[in-house]
Amino acid sequence: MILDATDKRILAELSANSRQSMRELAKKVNLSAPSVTERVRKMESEGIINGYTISIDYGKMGYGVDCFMEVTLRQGEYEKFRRIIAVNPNAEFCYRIAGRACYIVKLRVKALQDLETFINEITGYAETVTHIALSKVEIEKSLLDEK
Amino acid sequence: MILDATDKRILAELSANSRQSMRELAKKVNLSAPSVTERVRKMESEGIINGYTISIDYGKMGYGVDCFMEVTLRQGEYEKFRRIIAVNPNAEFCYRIAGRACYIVKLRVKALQDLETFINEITGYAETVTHIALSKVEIEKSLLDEK
DNA sequence: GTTGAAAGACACCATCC
DNA sequence: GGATGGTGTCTTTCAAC
Repeated sequence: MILDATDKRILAELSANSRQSMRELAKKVNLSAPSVTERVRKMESEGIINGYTISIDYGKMGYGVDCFMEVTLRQGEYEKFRRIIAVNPNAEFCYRIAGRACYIVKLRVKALQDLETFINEITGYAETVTHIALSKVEIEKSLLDEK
Repeated sequence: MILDATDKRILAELSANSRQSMRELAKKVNLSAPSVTERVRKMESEGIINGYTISIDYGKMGYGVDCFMEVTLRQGEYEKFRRIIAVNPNAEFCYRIAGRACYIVKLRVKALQDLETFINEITGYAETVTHIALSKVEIEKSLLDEK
């Protein structure tokens, strides 16, 4: 599916506030409500809009430490690692990567002790390189701003 | 603010569908609508609910390559790098980190050529280590499932 | 893609437990 | 802390264009 500028504006508006009504949204993109609704439904069925969700500030919930961990599996125990990471609630995401390591994981923990627990859990068959996040750099431009 | 099990269920439900009405939500967590609304407003004003947004599948929009890049600045030109990354629409996030590198950036590009363009742009004052994402490992458990 | 109308659902408030 | 009921508004949806 090829998106035009209006579709992208719709996505940008819904990214900023997914709870607004189709009417409000229609006003913002200078279209009628039924027309906007049709475009949104189309993007939903195409899977471009993957879902309506919220942004949660985990820091305010006490998870004060974010970190990135590169994980390299020693004896190729990929399945073992996948099973463990899939049920780790501290994991925000995990990707299989090409590059220096096997996986890159983002973790959110309350204290460094939780990080230690996790590293100890996998250290028998995995090597880890951990980067603690110090601050976030805000990105101003989005792919939805493009042409 | 300390969240109880009901608050966490509300967050989990809104994460799954942020467009549902307070009434629907109330049914799911076995509370009345005004009561749920009050809890939601509280979490909004506390900043725990940071916003209502959508999940976009950028792969379906043609951005087929995700990658993680570690960036190490040679002469400490942090500001220069920050300015460039802040206006790069391909950047999904960027964190200042403690560890081997200065920053870790996630990029979404249509083709490796776009990656090359970016690397060339900063190569004068930065060293980069790039990890191409091959696949995503789904995480089943969430911090909102906790106690 | 637009307009207009109708039915239904919604949030909100006051009140009460 | 939470539930109930009434009110007026806003919403989506549909038909006609």
